Amino acid sequence: MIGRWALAPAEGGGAWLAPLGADARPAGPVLREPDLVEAVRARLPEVTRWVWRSSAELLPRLLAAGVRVERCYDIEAAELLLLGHEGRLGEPRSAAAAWARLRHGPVPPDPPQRAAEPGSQSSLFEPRAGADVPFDALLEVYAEQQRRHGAAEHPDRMRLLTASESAGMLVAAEMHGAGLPWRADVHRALLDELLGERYAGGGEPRRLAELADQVSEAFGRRVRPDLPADVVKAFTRAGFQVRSTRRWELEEIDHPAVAPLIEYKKLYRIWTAHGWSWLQDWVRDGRFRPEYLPGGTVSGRWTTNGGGALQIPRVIRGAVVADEGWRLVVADADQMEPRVLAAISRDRGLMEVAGHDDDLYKVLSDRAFSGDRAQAKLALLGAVYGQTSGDGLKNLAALRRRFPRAVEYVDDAARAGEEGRLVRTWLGRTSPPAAGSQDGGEAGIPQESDEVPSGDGEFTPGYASTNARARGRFTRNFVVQGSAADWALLMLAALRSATAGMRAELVFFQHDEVIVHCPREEAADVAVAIREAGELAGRIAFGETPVRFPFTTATVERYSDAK
DNA sequence: TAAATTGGCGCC
DNA sequence: AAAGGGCGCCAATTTA
Repeated sequence: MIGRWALAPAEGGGAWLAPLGADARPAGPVLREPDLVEAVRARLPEVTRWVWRSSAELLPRLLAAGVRVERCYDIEAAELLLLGHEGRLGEPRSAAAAWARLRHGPVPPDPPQRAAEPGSQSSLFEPRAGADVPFDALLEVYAEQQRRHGAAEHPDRMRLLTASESAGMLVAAEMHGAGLPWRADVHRALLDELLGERYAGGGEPRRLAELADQVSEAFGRRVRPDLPADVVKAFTRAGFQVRSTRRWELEEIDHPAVAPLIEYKKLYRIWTAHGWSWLQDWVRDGRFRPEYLPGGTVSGRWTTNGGGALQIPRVIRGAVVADEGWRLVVADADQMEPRVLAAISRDRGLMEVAGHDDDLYKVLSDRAFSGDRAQAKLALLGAVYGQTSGDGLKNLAALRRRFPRAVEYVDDAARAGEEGRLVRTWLGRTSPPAAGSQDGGEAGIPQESDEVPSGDGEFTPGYASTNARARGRFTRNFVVQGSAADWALLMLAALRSATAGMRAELVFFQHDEVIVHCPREEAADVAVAIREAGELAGRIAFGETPVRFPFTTATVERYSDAK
């Protein structure tokens, strides 16, 4: 059975195609057909995976024509992951570059990424000059990539990683196409309520102007609350030494300007980041369509380009409203990161704690923190984030006693980072080389020695430098955050398959949370599909494990009603 | 004048 | 409660 075909666009809307054999090489003649979309459509039943240079290049045409492929393999996404695994992150990842490396020719740099334009198709959906290669070269690059999977530390996991990253590309493009249902009228009503009406001429809205006046009044002189330097100066004059105007620092001060200042900052943020101009720029025809970038962060978390889609403030979420007769199924993975830590470290105690659907922090605190859930959560997150002070650190000892392998797992990752070594997620996504290391950073920039005291007052002989410790915190977090992203990607892929036969659409994804927009009658099935996708992702990623991956789901009409 | 950096805060 | 990981975005400020 040949279920795998390579595909590339040809001139005039046509396509190059070739069936691929088990050796990843053409199993038949290369075909040239006049219409790419029809070439794909005609083969939908038989082709289970399309191998192509770039999903961003092909998916818009296919989606616009209503063609939904089952699976794909994105050569340039895979190239980035393979380069990273090989410790060569930073080398160009285009197919043209990969081909040049194969031929030992001059390697072209990657074309620059453009920022997304509001309301338009995503910038990814424009052809990227200089990244393309002839079809036969593309086939060579693909075959070589398959060989490189075999050379990975865990070949099967690496195959899973590139496959799921490719699935993520499909989900991302489809979510962009579907869009998050967004009621501009509700958004405007929220803004009016929070910020007051706008003044003609584009100045700050009434509520902000009032708060700015209150701040000035409290200081007895004109102070602009949006200028940190101005605010610091004003507090200094008033006899309060502040190093910054960060909220937690201001909250320590007993001064009448503090309350209106904090309120101003909060509302100012809403106004500038998700106010009227955001609405104008990003919402069209009742949909918010951000451009999602799978693998946008080194750890594998997604980013978005334009619209700040992963930072939608809670107070604005009331504007996300399902269509008439439809619902939003909002699903949150419960305590995703500690569960993933249990699965990857195989710590017996933590696996046992994570082997229930119940609130993990509650179970943890009952076992090891005498019922104090907050303490338990703090200790665990502190271990994962590399906390250096505070209660989390204090409780680290208790955590280490109960869950030695879990703590060792992140400690090992931290040590690797401090020593300049690379770490990997469970599926093999690899941390970037430390800045300035051998060939990973900018050539010629001397690296601070890890053994040199850095004058931060905490240096102890034998300890790593400030930079090395920062690097250790990064790699410590990387293995957990990144492995959680591995799981989330598999979950998304499974959910996409499960909802393929429904009218339901995936419309939002944010690290450990997914929103599906569906007819009311489908909501219950969608909720089940999400839970099953979570468990399936756990089994596929981590094999046999007692760790459970439950979701909290809510079927709502408004996003803000979900929690 | 434009690009890069900084401070601050939103989300996970 | 304290301020430790990952991002994007905005406005202001600094640098080229």
